[in-house]
Amino acid sequence: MRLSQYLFSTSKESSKEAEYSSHKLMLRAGLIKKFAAGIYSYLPLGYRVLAKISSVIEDEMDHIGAQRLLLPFLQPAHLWKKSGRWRNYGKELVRFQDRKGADFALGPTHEEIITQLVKEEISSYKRLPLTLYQIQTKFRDELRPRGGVIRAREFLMKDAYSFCRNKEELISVYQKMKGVYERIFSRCGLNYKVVEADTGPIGGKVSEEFIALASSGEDKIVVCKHCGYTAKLEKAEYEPLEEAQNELKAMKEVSTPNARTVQEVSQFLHCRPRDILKTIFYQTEKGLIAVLIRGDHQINEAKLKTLLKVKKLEIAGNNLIKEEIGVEPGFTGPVGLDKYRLIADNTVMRSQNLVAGANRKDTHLLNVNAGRDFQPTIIGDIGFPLSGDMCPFCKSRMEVRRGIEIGHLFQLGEVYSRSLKATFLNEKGEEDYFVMGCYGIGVSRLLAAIIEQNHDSQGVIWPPEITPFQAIVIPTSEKTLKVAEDIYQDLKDHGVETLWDDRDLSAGVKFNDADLVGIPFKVIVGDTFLKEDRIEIKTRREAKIEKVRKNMISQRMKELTQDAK
RNA sequence: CGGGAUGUAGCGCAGCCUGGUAAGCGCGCCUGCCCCGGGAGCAGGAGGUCGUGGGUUCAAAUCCCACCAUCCCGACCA
Repeated sequence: MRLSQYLFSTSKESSKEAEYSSHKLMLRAGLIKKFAAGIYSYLPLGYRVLAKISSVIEDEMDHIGAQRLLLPFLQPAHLWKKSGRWRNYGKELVRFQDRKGADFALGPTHEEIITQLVKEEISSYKRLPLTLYQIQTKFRDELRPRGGVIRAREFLMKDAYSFCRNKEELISVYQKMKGVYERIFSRCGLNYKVVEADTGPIGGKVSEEFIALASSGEDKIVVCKHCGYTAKLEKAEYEPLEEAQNELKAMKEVSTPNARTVQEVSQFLHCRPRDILKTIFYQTEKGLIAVLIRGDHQINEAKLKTLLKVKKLEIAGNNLIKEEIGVEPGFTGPVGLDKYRLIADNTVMRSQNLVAGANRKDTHLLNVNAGRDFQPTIIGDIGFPLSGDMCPFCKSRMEVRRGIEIGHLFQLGEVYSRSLKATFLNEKGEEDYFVMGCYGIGVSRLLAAIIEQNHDSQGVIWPPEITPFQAIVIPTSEKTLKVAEDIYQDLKDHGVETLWDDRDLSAGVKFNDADLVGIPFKVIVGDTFLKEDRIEIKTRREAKIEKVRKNMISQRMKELTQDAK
């Protein structure tokens, strides 16, 4: 492709809208263009990467016999009404009516459609297991799109669905799919972790996420470097760091005027946040409870709900607390609160001589100790881990990392086949519900994740399998333009995906653009050619230069691109 | 949906406080010359409903009100 004729523009500055380096680089390199919040066009260069990723996906999915198809983006509402999600999905599901007044939705996911399709097509166990997938635009009217294509409203997704005879077959397909995902993400040049995850509104029981490590990611995970344990923060088990055993000191009242928050109290008393005991009140259907956790940790309400076996769990309002306890939040503590259920986090039990509210205005207690000064009703893990907390399995210190969710696996079971009455006949001639799994990859989001992990101060560094072009031929002046064209033709003829920078610009501009866009090999036709009759090949990632004779270029480039893969 | 911020040329910004001088700068774009190994130089040029609507005023990019859009934090989220 001649660059002068390619829809291609780079800029030195990125829009002020971009916060993440991947977003900035995608805009600067001219991969995408925004039209509304979370709505993007993929320009030719960006689209080439999407196409490359798609073909890696297709290649790997093919290995396990998954079949590609294309389902409608516009979905009739009646299937959604049957599954119950017409009401339950929330405002992310865009609903509208056609000219006849029939309800439709823009597809945010395709369980209903595919289940209906398979229900109509498959009636015998002999045709199972069956795995189908598509790569298609999804629309979710997100509350807050962010990070460019990291969380867009319209985005490209690969979604696969498996239909099995029974649970065992589902588990076997699921495991194969997990292997496929691992190979896809590795080929895309990604550093990722597999973590246990919640199933959310999709439903089902078992679920794992693939998280690409990135400081700009929205998801937090804990990683144990020692034994490899990884989990989403909200699901993570952990043990608080063991404190040195201190002698229990006598409890003592101190005046703490206007010091309410953990930060204020720790500053006022010159202690660490972890020396403070937080008391948070929740209203439940079983009455008001007090939840106790160490000052440096946060309460995980999902864990708390499970531990208490309650449905309703709401932070108690200031007025209610004042009425019940007789003091405003900030000065509450567990001592003397025996008539309420006291739920203590493990962190509280592992610490001695904590600072807690005295249930009196502007007053705290020093040296409060669980077991001696108050008796917790229930003790358990109800917090989020912090970096430095211990792995539940090997007791090593764990780290909290951020990442971008790039893939998600679900064992759905019979959730959709039951609601849509999708059955097949088993060996005994009886009707069974399909046992389903579904498996997603955020294809457009992968672009951002890959760039997050593969860039430097100059720009993007594309991994070899998904680079939009493998090489760019750069003549450094008019004198070498013709030779450059010959080389470009030669490379093209030999199947090397090549750009030819025929623009009338200074060499520096061309080098910088090539680096910004991240082309793995620059083929430079300049002084070295004029003086030494050699062409330079310079690599993007390592900036290594080798000099090659003109007639050897295509052969050498073929070798280099093969090696890179 | 709560908190914070921003809307002036394709992009990045100044002007606004203190209304009138003035629609201005840099990048990019077009023409010509000159350059050509890491974002050159000179000369000329095109490009604007100052987010939208209303109000105040002799006069509004500038002051006031409402709305819209966008971004960030949070909540939310296959």
